[in-house]
Amino acid sequence: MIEKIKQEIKNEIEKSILMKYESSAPVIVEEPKKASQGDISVPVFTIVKALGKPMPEIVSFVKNVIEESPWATYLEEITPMGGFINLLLKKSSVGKRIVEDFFSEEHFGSSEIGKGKTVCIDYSSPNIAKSFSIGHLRSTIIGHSIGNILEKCGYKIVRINHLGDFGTQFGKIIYAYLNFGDKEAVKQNPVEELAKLYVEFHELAKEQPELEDKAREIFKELEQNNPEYVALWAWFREESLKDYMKVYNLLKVSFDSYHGEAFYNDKMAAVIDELKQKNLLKKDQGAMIVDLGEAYPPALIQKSDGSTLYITRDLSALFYRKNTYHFDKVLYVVGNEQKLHFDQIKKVVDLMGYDFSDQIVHVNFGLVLQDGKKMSTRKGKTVKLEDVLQEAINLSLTYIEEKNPDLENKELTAEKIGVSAVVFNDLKNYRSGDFEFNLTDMVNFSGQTGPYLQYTSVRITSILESVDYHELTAFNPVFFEYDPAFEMLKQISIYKDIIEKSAEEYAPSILAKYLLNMASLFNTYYAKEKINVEDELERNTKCRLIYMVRNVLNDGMRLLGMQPIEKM
RNA sequence: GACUCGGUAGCUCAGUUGGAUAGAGCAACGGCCUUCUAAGCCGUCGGUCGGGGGUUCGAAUCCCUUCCGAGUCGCCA
Repeated sequence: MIEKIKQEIKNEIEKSILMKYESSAPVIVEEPKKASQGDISVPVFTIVKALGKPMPEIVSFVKNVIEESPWATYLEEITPMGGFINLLLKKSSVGKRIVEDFFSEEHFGSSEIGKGKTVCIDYSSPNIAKSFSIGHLRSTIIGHSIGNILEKCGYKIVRINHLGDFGTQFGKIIYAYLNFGDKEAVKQNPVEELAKLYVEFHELAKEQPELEDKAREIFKELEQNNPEYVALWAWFREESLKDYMKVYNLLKVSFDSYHGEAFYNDKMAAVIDELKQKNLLKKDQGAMIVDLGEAYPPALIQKSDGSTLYITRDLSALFYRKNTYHFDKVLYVVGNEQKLHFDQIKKVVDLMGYDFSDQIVHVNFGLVLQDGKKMSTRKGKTVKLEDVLQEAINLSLTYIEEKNPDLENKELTAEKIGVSAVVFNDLKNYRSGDFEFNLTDMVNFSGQTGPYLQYTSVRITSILESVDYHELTAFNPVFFEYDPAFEMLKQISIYKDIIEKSAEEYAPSILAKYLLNMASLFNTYYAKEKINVEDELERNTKCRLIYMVRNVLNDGMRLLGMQPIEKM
């Protein structure tokens, strides 16, 4: 409703300028920074400049246009201040419309910008035989949330876990296992043992560089279906997946496809052939490359021993997805450090003569640093995700024991709060920034955190239950005249716009920041206003308002991949 | 060395199609629980928007330059 009023006023002004001055001028309709400056503001500088007319003339002209427009019925005051024209909304009539809009929609905030379109999202994608790290947590929760948000916008989503289950790393692990692995230990504790072997391999390879060649040799044979290696590969993969499922169950994350890199083993020859046919492949230093010109280093498609590389498999996967799902967009939720890789893929797709490289989006995110540096699996320098989640859950349980020891289902509630805290801590900041790993921050429960949102929602639920609120009771918008109440209504009215913006920018942080603001508005309101009052009409109006707030909070949390609760 | 991304309060970050006095949270300090959950609320303190030029009515935002940090740069993924 608010956005609509802004847009319509903008249209009216643009139209009138065209009619009167027979020329167009850029019109800005925005929200002022200070609440004291009104609800909507129109800076006229741009118009003055474009038309070359004196400021007072334009100010009175624009003011007049707004006064005459049909939307003036929603305006309380129109106040020119310097080069700005500030508008104050009529709180009760605008508030009434916002409430009506909210209850007329089946799923408030849903958008149709993605109707009929399909988006593939490649995310999580842990590397088999390595423990699930914080880095993969980022991909998992960012990807999952973007999927939810796009789904709310009407897109059909294909969630793909592109498992890192192939490549030279398998040569290394198989070599390590066969030469110094302990079968029983691996059976007992598969992922941990395999990760240990991987680290040991790299330590040994420092002294004996020829091991790298051995590993490449083994991988080449694995690629050619050596039965012994394939059996080990399958075993490692299965055990690792079992381990990852624990994390996915905690996070409530699931996928439509678990096709990893190995799935494309028999599909790469076709891509290589096509590249050959199109004369893009050339031999260089024994390997096969695609020359990408001045701007980028060449793409290495095939190693000198004939085995394939990451980009080869990614190209196969790309074409497979295009042909299978007919996507309108394919998102890769992968770290910043792979930017070049995706730039190269797009370039190769262009050179092959396809026109969909602009549908490929690298949804990049920042590194999780330790002591200011990238964590390294090879050196065994990673933090295990499970430990972090468990820490958050434990802390959450401690809080419950302290604050609400009689709560039912304490463990389950603690789990939801703890996991949601970790999820929110990641999503509240724009994804591309690096951040230093800090357990204290991740399990912090006060201020701009997941538990703050949970707590706010629970408070509202508690009130609604205590007054036994029903949606359809009568309300009186006169109670929306109170500023903190109207601020919440304004926020509610832009929920859909926030969702759309988050979707367009693949940025859950926009939604996260919005939810924090909404929760803060409620808590301010709650501290000042008694909701469960004697007067029935007043009580029902207030309940209707906080009911909307609670539903937006819960829906937003759900989109972020958090788990809303009723009590805590 | 080249390219990419970043530098805003002590810390973590919002804010960039150029707009009014640059905003939150944490930390510190001071208040608020006989009344709907204090995981909360209110207040105080805290800023050369990395530095220097430029564009203009107006720059954290755009351009140039420079410093600092991280990442990437053919046989890993």
